[in-house]
Amino acid sequence: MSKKNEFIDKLRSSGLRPTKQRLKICELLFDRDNTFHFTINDLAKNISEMLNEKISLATVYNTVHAFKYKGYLKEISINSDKSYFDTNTTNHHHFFDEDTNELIDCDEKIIETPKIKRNISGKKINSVEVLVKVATDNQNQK
Amino acid sequence: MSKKNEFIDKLRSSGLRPTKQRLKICELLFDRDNTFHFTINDLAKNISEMLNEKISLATVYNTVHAFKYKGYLKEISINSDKSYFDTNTTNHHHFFDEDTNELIDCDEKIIETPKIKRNISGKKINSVEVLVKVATDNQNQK
DNA sequence: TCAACAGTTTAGAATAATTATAATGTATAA
DNA sequence: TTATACATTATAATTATTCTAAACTGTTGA
Repeated sequence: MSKKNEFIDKLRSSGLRPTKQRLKICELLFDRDNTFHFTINDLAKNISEMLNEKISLATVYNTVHAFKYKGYLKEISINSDKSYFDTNTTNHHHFFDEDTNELIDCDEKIIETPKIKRNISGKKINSVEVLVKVATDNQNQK
Repeated sequence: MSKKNEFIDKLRSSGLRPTKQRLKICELLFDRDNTFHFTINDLAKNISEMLNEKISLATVYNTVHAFKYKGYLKEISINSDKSYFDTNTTNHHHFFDEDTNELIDCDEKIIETPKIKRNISGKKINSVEVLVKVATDNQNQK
């Protein structure tokens, strides 16, 4: 299947029509060798540069949230001032570098997924995520 | 030492003068049998009710952040729309109930702190936190 | 082909959390 | 007690996000 058809499928299965703007979003998010992290603002800026015309923030928010809902993207909360999204939707964990605000993926080879010995009764576990905050040695924690 | 003197100490060691407003914040946060979670807004509302007069949000923000910086409070990010703070500053983890938006403490007896097999070079680990998101069985993940 | 409709995009307004500002008030050290 | 440095407050500013309403576009069916 061509890349473009993949994108159209992703959009359709997320309940969205394939439009020029949305296909551009797909291209930026999914036409890559490696997964990556982004904020809505980053993404909107990149798209605007690629298209050489502005894309509305609302469109980016709507599309990203539809993908998140469908499971094509994960949202990660590190601090309250903004949301990060991750194109890596497999079970994995993160380092967060407090010096640079950089978010670094790491899989279970580096951080084992912890065992949950007892769960809240009547509830299903949706995700188990480990966040390791690091900073240079001579600094205090943010 | 009296409770009040404890509070004064906490404030002074955080670089803050003990004032009426700040002592009230201390009373609400630290004069309890059990730890708890709160948002800035909750806290400001509670203080206003207790004092029977309004406290400025700026004061609450400043004081809470000073306590956080000093390590008397922990900040927890679950979702991007607001910050939760935790008066439990020991190493522990959380369940987050996506049905009710409730945050539930749990210690290492329930969730083991995972081992970090390899760290980012030149960096110090400031914290290792596990967040388990749960919801009722018949619902999808938020 | 083309009209009609449902769904899209967009700019800009609205909202909400947080931070900054500047005037007034208060704890503290001398 | 008084001068000074720090606090509090109301309000404005900022930033992320969501909402709205008008203009636009792809698709369907006559």
